[in-house]
Amino acid sequence: MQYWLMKSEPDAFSIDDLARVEIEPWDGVRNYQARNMLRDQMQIGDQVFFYHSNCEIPGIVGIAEIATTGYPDDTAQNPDAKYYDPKSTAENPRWYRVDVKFVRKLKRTISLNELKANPTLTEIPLVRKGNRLSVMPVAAQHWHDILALE
DNA sequence: GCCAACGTTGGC
DNA sequence: GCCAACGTTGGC
Repeated sequence: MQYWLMKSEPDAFSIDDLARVEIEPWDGVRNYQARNMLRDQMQIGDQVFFYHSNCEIPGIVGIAEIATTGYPDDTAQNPDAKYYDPKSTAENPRWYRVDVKFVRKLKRTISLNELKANPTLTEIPLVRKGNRLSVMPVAAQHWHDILALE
């Protein structure tokens, strides 16, 4: 079992949205590094920190879990979709997604500021300068360290 | 809204 | 294969 962190802009899709729909296909990822994790590494039952980005208080707001392994993101083949990619075809899909299932909200937001300030967490990709990946792995130890802050 | 830090694209 | 130009992310 592995741990992950996935970013979402709450204006577009928040933890409350996930709580309401229960399961959501995590589509629209158009970055190869993130794609490889979705396609090759995620397993059903993996635990996910749900992170709010681009908002007043960026931070971890909830927990989700991976509900499917990676499968083709066919929104890439829809010309009307926001993340349409004409180079992705049904025969040779370029982009993948997984389904993500709501587990629970955290009792409070563990803010990015707080994560940055924590000396045991200086290694996590999230707090490193300039890291814009929307999906990233979290080491088991860091998962527990972060949850202990809740 | 600004802008630093990236990733991608495409000319050469 | 290099690299400048461009687009995007996301904190602030």
